[in-house]
Amino acid sequence: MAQKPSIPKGTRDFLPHEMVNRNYIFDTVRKVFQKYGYLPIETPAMENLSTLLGKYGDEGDKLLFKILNSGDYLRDVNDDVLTSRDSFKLMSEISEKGLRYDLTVPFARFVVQHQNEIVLPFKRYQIQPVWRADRPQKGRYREFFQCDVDVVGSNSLLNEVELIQIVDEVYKQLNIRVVLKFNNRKILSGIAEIIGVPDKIVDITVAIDKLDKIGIEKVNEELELKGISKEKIGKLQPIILLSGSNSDKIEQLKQILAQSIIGLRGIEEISAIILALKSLDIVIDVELDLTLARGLNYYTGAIFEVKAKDVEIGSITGGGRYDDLTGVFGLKDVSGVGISFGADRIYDVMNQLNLFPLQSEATTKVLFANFGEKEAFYCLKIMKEMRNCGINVELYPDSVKMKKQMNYADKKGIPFVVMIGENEMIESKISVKNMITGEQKLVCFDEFIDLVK
RNA sequence: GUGAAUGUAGCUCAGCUGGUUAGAGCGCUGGAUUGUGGUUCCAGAGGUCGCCGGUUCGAACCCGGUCUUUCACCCCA
Repeated sequence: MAQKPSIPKGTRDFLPHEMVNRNYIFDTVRKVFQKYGYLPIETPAMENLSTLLGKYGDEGDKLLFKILNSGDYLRDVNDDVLTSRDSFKLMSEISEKGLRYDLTVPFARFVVQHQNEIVLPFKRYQIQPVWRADRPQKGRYREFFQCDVDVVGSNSLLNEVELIQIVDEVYKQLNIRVVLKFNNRKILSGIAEIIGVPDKIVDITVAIDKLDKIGIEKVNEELELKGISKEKIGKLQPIILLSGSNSDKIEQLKQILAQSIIGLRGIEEISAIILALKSLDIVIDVELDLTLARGLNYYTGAIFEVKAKDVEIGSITGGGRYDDLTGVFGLKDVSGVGISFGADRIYDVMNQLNLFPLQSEATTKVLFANFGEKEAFYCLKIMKEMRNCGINVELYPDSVKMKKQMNYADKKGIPFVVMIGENEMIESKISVKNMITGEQKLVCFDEFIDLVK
């Protein structure tokens, strides 16, 4: 046997039945996005590396897929660089493009580039694949689809509220039980300010995040390991152990952060959001979680993350507010807030929980059996009329045994098979077999249309 | 990037302490049924046991390397 073909690590093919379900997810989020007034855009799969590099931290730079320059790309590289064995240096010489890592950074670039063609506040949605050179594992792929909704050019917290409504509606429609965890970067900054370690906020949140897994003592050990003094760890304890309802937590935080202006601003923001949500009948759980520290590279205000309650798979949606989204591309003071639905993880969740509605893969309603050239031409005329009536029909392309043609219809889930042989042609009738009941009838064209419609 | 596990027919897997010709179920092809699928019965095709090397009289099985897939950590959707 020939060498088996394969596809790159972390990528996947999708069979028709999988695509039916994937499209169900895409269609659902798209419809919800549109309901709230978002418009679609697309950006290229590849961006200039200068657009991508430095936006996701050192870790992110490593996970970028780089594209080799075309042609004889080594010709003009100077020998020092070639022999230096410095991948980073060489990379900038031989690669100037990369595959996009997310949809947010390309979107920021897009906004700057097309600022005169769009109206602010600009609400857009974007459903496209992104690529990360991560090591694949459960729920993690190297090529996956994100469904982003963002609004740029508005500071209003109503946008955050709207995004939460969207999350609520999407998961309500998909029938997935989720919890939306949120936090605010300003509160995290406030905490760091109070403790007196403004540069350690990432370490602190990462450590606190492990509370459930490893317990308070290990968390404190880890904090100490990160170079935070015992005294400061002591100050952190009430924050780590914060519990109760969202409003309980907010009350306690107000006390703790009383001396931090930025911290209090964060509290005001989340209080305003929670207040607005109260009157909106949000179904999903919304929970303030101080250990949420995702994407600290650019988030400045709200941070969101959604987890499925019934499947262990990491977050299926995430996002937040970035006050200076477009700043790196030269457009100052444009704030953005957005979230991203991870379609592939949502698929995995729904698949595991059997949440996909029964949808027929078959787009064909009627298969016309092929009895030979003469009969086939006769069928084509009938089929044309049916297609004009909006009925999906197909003719078996080869004049082979009935068994084979029936089998094809069965496997494809086609509900009706039409057989028109010599007798039917003479009588101007049609033999229709219902593949579900097994019942077969000899009828005239009008009856047939009624039967099949 | 770090640490583990895995790889046998198209698919899911069995294969004893190393022993001749590597098996099953499902699927596939053909037939029972030349105008009838999904059920049943009969027959058949299909494998350089991931790849390379080593140990051995002898390797699917033991050893080394390599690749693949999966899982955990880091990070993330």
